[in-house]
Amino acid sequence: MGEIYRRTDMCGALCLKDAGREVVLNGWVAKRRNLGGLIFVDLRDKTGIVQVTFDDKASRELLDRADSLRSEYVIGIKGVVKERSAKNDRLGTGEIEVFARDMVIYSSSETPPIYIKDDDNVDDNLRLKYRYLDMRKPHMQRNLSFRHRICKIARDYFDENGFTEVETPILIKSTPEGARDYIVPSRVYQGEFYALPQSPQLFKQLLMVGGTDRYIQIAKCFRDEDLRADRQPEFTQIDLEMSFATQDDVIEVQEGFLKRVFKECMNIEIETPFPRLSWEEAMERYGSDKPDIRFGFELKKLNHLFENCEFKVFTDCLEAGGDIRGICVDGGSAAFSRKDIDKLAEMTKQYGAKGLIWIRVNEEDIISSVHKFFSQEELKKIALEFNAAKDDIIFLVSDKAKVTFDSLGFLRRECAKRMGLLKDDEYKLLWVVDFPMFEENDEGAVTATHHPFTHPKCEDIHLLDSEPLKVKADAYDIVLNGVELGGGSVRIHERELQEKMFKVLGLTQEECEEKFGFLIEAFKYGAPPHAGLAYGLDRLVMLLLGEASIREVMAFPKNQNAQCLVCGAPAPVEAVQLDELGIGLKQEDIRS
RNA sequence: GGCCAAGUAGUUCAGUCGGUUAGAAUGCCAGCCUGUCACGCUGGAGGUCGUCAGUUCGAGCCUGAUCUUGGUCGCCA
Repeated sequence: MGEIYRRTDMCGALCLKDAGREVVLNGWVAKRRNLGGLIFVDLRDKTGIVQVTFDDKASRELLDRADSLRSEYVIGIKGVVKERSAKNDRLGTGEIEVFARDMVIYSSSETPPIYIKDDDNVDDNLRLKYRYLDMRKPHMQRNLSFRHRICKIARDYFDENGFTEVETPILIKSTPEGARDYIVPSRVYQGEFYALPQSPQLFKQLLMVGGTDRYIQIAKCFRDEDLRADRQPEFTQIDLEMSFATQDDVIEVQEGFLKRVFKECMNIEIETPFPRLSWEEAMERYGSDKPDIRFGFELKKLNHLFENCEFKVFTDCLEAGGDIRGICVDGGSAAFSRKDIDKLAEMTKQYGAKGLIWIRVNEEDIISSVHKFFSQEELKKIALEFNAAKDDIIFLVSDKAKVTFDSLGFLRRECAKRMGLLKDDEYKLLWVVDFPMFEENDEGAVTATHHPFTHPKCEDIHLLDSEPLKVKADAYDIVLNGVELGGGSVRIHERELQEKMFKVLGLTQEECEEKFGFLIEAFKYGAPPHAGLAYGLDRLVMLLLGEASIREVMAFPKNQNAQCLVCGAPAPVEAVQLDELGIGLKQEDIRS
């Protein structure tokens, strides 16, 4: 083992004030420029890059070694900081350079398979395979340290507010509601399995019963579902629970937290309290339970205009109990060509919309894809409903309520995006509250919108038996620019109410006992009223950094097929290991 | 599982109507170069055009299948 230079400074931290100082730096060679007898090396560490200069005051031997440097060699430098004669204002340390007196080469490097530069555009899988190279990029280092800062603020802030960080178990029991569980076989009890937690939900509620009063955890969670740009199978929540707390209490504490995150991480003062929208209002106005309120284009229900119209598509839809809703995109007629509109119509199809009707408002007349069925008078009436002006375009969708919400909700955002209205330095936070307690799934069964531990609104409890779909819940989501940052609820702490909930959801006594018996049991012994919330940490970081993918804010994310390209997981295991677990595999199931 | 897009040099891409030896940039290697910072100049190496099959005198290009990847819908209590 050779000598390791004892570092005095970080590369990116050096500035004009340091001129004249002797410094010792360690880092990677980002770039070597040999001008013949004068060699520059850009030295990189996690804080940035500084130029190291080897000139004729260095020995021949040192110059030769400097000449032998290649990209990504790991070196140490002893040298003197000097003000530059030719400054580089594109480099943070561009006012100075370090004249090398001595150098140690710790490691050489083969030519890296990817460029280590922020503005490159390398295939995602190469980046993930060589993540340890990819993360040398300044923006990856920035993202990781930004993520760390948010975690630190969370720990500090919640600590100051009386929260205790508690770790909950990773090996738990499978409760196959909601997302698929990751399953871990037990060796000791063959044929039995642990599951990895989808969230610490039940355990944090037990912590409340256990008198922890206020709990926080930066918790790894696991869901075996398909991936998306903002969804990974293993992700991190900032998970919280408070005893003796109402919805307002939780919201107040969280607004304080987010205010601090924005102040300390973004240097932005955000106004509290955040606006609150009921779920119903969010859906009616924005077609989404996580609305982006940075722009308008609000939805309107137009059933009343079309009850006696000539257009069979509309009348049939209304008779079938569907709705006709629309949005008016200000300036959209001027912004979108016929081709653009066709594209938009095509895109709304994935949300179930069978067709997209457009109405262009011009100076004199109104042009529409359904002009055959409507007079100018009638079209003007529609335009009036939206207060539409020249150059605006109105889009209409008729279908089941859900389809109109989904497709128009998508459309308003897509139009805003195409018109450049989504400014990434604008942050609009809001709470969506009063979620419905239950939803009906395709088979007509009643399922919990949030989860079965959510407290129904007290005034709706009497509807649980008769009209469960009308019951609203004390559940709330925090939404930022159209992204759900987190969600939570007041929990049920009454054993009888919890049992009733399970019953409404169609769980038998045995199933309840089997799945959640331990929680019901705990509620027998004095459960405090409690409420909580969990943030998707990855999404929060991603949004604040303006990253398009959750992978940019995780050190070692999985690719879309849930593989870890760094280590090669998932992978087969030795037959011996399976034997120990009592697991046999069907040959045809094995991926070759 | 459905839909959309992509796959050509280490990397990012171009490749016209199916036609000579598949190009560029960057990176890499060698030489020259004392103020560069995307250093410059000269030269060089580097290709299973994802894979398989088909059409054709001839396929990077057309057809089919398949694999891989990204995005998305379903899914994500």
